[in-house]
Amino acid sequence: MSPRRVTLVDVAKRAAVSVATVSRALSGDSQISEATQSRVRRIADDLKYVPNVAARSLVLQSSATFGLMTPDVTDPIHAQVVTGFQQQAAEQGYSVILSNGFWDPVTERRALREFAAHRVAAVAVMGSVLSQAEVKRLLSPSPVLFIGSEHVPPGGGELDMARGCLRPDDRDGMRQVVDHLIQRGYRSVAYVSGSSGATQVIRRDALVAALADHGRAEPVVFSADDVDAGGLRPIAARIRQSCPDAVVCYDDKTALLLMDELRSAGLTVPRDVAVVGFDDIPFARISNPRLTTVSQRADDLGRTSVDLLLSTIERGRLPVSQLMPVALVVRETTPGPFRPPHRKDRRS
Amino acid sequence: MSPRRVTLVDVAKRAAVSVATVSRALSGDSQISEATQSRVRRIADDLKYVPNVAARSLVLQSSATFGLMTPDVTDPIHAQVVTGFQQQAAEQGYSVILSNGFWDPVTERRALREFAAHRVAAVAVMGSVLSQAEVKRLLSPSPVLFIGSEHVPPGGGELDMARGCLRPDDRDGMRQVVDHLIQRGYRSVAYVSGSSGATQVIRRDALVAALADHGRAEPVVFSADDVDAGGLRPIAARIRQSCPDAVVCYDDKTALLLMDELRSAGLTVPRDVAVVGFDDIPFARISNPRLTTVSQRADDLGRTSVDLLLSTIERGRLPVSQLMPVALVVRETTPGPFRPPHRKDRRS
DNA sequence: TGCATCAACGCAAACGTTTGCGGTAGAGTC
DNA sequence: GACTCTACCGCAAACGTTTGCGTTGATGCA
Repeated sequence: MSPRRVTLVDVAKRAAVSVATVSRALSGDSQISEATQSRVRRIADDLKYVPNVAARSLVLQSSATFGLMTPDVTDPIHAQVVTGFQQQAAEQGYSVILSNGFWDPVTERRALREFAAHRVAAVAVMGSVLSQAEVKRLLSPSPVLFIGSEHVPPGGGELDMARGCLRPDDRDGMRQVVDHLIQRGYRSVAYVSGSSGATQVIRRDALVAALADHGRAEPVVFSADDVDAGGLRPIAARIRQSCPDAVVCYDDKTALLLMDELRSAGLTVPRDVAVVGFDDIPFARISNPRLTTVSQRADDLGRTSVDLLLSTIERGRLPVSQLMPVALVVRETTPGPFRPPHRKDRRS
Repeated sequence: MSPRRVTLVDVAKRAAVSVATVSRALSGDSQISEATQSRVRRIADDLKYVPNVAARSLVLQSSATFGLMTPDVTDPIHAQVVTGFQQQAAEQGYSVILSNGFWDPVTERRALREFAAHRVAAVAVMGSVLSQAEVKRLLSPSPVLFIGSEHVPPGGGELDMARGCLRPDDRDGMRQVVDHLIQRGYRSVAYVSGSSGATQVIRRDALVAALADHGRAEPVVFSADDVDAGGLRPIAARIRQSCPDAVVCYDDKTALLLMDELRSAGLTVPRDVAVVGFDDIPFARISNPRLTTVSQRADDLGRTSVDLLLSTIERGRLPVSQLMPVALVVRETTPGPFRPPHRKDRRS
């Protein structure tokens, strides 16, 4: 069926040189004369020679491949990171094997073992239910970089800095959010998140801290069981009762979903309540009303991850941790508290 | 630095058998006794042996890996297909190498060559500026499956059925849209799309045909230069002038983006104009107003692609083409034309 | 005892690269 | 003409698997 693919031997025969020479010529080795180099290259092109990475990585003991595990590419913020990561990797001559972990330990372990089997040069993990230790153990000796705040040990604060973690500056983001909210005159704020994951806790703590810095009270905290499956509905109802001025969500997806539920509950944003997100996914820009949120340049995050991994590989050091800058984007969901002419009726 | 990874030889030594036996034992070969099989397996586990896929694919002449090229995973519909694809592939023991083509010929060719270098078992392409012929040539002899309508030759209609293409039933989708629109009493309809790509043309033709079936006139067609970069703004303005009852967009992203521009232009959906999308991305469900659209089960599309590829590999046949069923989801953007009590004023 | 049979396992080749080291031919030097 | 030197290039080992075929020892049967 398949007419056998063309190998170095074929090129060597055709060029009347040895395979060693062909290999060196194609890699631009200076101990091969310019003349033979170009001749070999031409012949390789003619024959449509494509190197076999399996053979190469067998002798090199590592492949020009990154493993990338994300909880779910369907999440827009993850998709952006993945895109940036893949793009930068490609530019540096690396392939990327993608796996979705789905927050399932079995799936995740399988994915990581898969990476190990491929002898990937390095791997990036964007969220996992496994412990950092287990992840590293499964992947050892490949370097691992944790992308995003999902891996910061609870309460650990900034202590993860030595562990190889690249994440947005949640603390600064929340500070900007609170500054903005206060400057616009909002008083009571609530916090809405899902029920699992470290990011939600980190951002909550950051919000609490930022509020405290301004001498404000702690926010009311709502956490939904399953955000994607209507878990925000009861929360919308409770928001309707407790009437906070503003609710900041742990990410844009939650914010957008919540806005939908608020609408169903008869509240209109931002008249009845302000909403703030985090991430600045593409749809935050065109939601109705358009969402005020914290932009974290997710594609840059992906690209920077590759750079970090690359320098780790080349210089043989452990991956260093790093915080990505973040910026508030003010849009329509936080115009300042609504002051109606005569009455303040929230029950539409 | 790295203490050399454990190989079959290590396991063999420890188990006091040959590498051949270890290999066979781990693969469950029946010519190895049950006793040694379990013993070898235990030792392999103890030693944390991880097979080297490079060595394996070198002798097997193909790796348990799929190549998946998408124009841009950032697009929600693509992300869904990718997720389904990766998930199903993993369940069948395959890895997937992901590449973004970005509609750039150079990037795309590099991605495909990368797949070829990896000796992938098969590849799926979700959109490309390259010709089908070139794609297949670059990948030969690996089977290629084209996912989505992006590869149907212009005007080719259903003639691509022999070429290995899995795509949603655009024609039926548009038929359902038109049925619904007419049943709700809409009369004049417009069509909005971007400026490049085959899907836009296919769906336009499908819309035209469906309208013709009902004896309706051709829709007014608007196509934007760069949908993502404000290209829809002038189109929103022209819609404001020409006042169609309903505008159907070639996909949800365009629809959502257009709704945003319509809002900026002072039109309110669906009072001033109805909007219909295509794809049913997650955000269509929670847009404000919620978008009427055609659902195409994108994750199933990805999963089915893997199944198709797998049967192609195993049975050695060419990939067959297939049409995925599609279903209209009626939401809030098409309630029927607005009949105001006394006047019909569209200029807010 | 002699022979065939059979289960269980080992030998070694092959897959396509990379690379250290050795070889060769031509030019230059005395 | 013998020598060294340099520029180019070839030999062959090694990377970790898989698998066809050969080998071994035990068992069955006459």
